[in-house]
Amino acid sequence: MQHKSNIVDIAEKSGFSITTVSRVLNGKGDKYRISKATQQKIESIAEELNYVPNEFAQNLRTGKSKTIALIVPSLKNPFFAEIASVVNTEVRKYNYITLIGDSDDNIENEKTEVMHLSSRNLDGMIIVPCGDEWEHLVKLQEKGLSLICIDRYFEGLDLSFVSSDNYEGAYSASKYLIEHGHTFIACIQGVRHSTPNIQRVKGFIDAMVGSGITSYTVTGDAFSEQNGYLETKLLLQQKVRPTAIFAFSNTIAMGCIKALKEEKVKVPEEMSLITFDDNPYLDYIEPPLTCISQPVEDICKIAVKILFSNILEHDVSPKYVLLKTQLKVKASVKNLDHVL
Amino acid sequence: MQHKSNIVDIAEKSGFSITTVSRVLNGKGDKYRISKATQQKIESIAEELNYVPNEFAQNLRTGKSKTIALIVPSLKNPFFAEIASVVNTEVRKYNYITLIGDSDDNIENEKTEVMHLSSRNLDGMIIVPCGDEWEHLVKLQEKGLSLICIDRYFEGLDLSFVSSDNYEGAYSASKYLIEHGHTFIACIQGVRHSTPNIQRVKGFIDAMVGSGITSYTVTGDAFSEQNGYLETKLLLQQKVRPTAIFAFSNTIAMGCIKALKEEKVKVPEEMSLITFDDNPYLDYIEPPLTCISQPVEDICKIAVKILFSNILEHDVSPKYVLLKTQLKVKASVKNLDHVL
DNA sequence: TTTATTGGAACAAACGTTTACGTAATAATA
DNA sequence: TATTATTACGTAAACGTTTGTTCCAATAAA
Repeated sequence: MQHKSNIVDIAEKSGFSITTVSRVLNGKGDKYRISKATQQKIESIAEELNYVPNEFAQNLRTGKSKTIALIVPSLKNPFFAEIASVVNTEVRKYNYITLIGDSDDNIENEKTEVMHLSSRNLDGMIIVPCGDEWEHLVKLQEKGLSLICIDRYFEGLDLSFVSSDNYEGAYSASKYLIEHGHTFIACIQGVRHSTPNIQRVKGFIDAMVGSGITSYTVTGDAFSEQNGYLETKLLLQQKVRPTAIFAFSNTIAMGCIKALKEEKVKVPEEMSLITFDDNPYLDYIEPPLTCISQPVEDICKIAVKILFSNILEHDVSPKYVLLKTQLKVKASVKNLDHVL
Repeated sequence: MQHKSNIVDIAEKSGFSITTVSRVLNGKGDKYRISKATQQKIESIAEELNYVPNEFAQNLRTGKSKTIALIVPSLKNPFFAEIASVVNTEVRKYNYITLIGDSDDNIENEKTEVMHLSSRNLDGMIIVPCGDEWEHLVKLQEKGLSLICIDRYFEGLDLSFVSSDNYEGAYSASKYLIEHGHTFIACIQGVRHSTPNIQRVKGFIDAMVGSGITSYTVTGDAFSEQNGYLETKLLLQQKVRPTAIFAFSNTIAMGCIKALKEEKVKVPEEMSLITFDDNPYLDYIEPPLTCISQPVEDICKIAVKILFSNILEHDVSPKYVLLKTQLKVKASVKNLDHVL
């Protein structure tokens, strides 16, 4: 392993001081009136010696790590995997790096991850919180860390977030079911006290009530496949079955499908299904699932932008952004009006 | 933002020297015969001051970053997302952190990512290479970086790898098709000169030849959905269609399904399909796809283990590990023998 | 001639650790 | 008693940067 060159080597070889070398290599040559000749000489020597700055020394000196953290509930969930992917590439554009943490949708893990990652002198953090607690996040922010929530968030705090307009998304999905003649609809929700979930429930109920529909149910308590599975199983036990299920996440929808298959209930003939979240695999399911698609890419891009305006320009005023969702009609909802 | 405490603060408050504080906090108290009383005092003060070590100073001093990088072709692919997830948690157990890079299955991106990440003084790297080139990886290793390939790898190099036994996997999948009466089988391959692909082709052909089957084809050139789609489209154009398709990855299989749906070819009635890679969504596709499941979790765990035996114990002898795959029979292969 | 100004560059401290090498006091041994 | 070992801890350099301050020479202005 050959000697890794540093600015001292370059200083010696060029005959200039460490200071001058550092300034040139940081692009501050002109600012400090270093002559063009000197700049070129130093740059060519740096090139020649294959100089790579030691980020630790830089970070130690400047206190900036050029690192942000992203914490998601589960990398295995394609929805969050996409978030990770987009955030990663967006952050790279600023020449920063992303540390990814996985909370497994568990608040204790989330806290541990937050602690562990923030020991790395983060410049910022993007988090999809479990949805249960926010004190540890507020504390982090009070310590001076730039922080923003995506997808899941909290209301009434000075904590920026970017998410989908969950109310509107749920409302339009519900409306769609109603317009297709469904009058007994069950929705299977996720983490109950999480803001997106609350909004979705509100959207759902408002659509029901607004259309004068009284027979609806809201069950479930986790954005998990298991929750979708269990609740669907239970729904199918009822004497009077709903004609449609509204799953509040793709994972929940997977659980629904599993249960429906087991019980040999055909979609959409015997049960309609609509879900929040889009993902490529949804097209390959039979039938392709009609869904509320979230603008994941935009959410991430905007979040990164806000984060960096906070980090770089110290714009700390909290931003609350909700983006429109999109109803993607595929083939899992039956039109009951045409039946008879 | 309150002052972040450091060991100097602790030293002052406790009355002991920086050295002693450092030693205690590094768990070297006993080694350096620091009295229990002192240790406890220092530890409690550290606790009280909410001390978090500055990793940059540590890293600068020790030259170790406690950081490894993972480069995958695409985080959006659930197969690699799972790898990322497992590697991440395994690495965390060593108190190291994982930097994740995405090459988008493009060798130029891969090289850029490798360069960019290695400027962070990595202690090690785990990579799923694009499969095209290996010079840049060998160079990295020669510079002293601990490096290991997973999933895709190169033969004949001093470069450790952990992967599935692709030959055996492809062989057993092919055998399975043959045993179910298929005599005209098409396989859609991935990146041609990548070792796993070569092994899979070999396994496929050996199974064909070994069973005296002469009508088979091998087409395709990428582990992508598009490749699967296009090649399937082409296959369906042929006067004599194969009775089964063997897709060399889950992405390819998705493309196959898309094309088969478009052409209204029923699986498995009119076309059997078997694929490499398992993933949860495969169960929800209609019909559930029979597949060759790779032991992703084990691959990652072993890779991390080898990597750390390299980093921590300087065991640099290259390790070549191939793990057995598993045929998961679901419902996408028709038994032709029972037809008549 | 004296005083400013400016271009070009260097000095030296600081960031928060780790660690090779002490040292002083006491205990054990010869 | 003199020597050595052991216990318990400290000194100070080093890691590779960045940066506020200073310096010097040359030129311009007064």
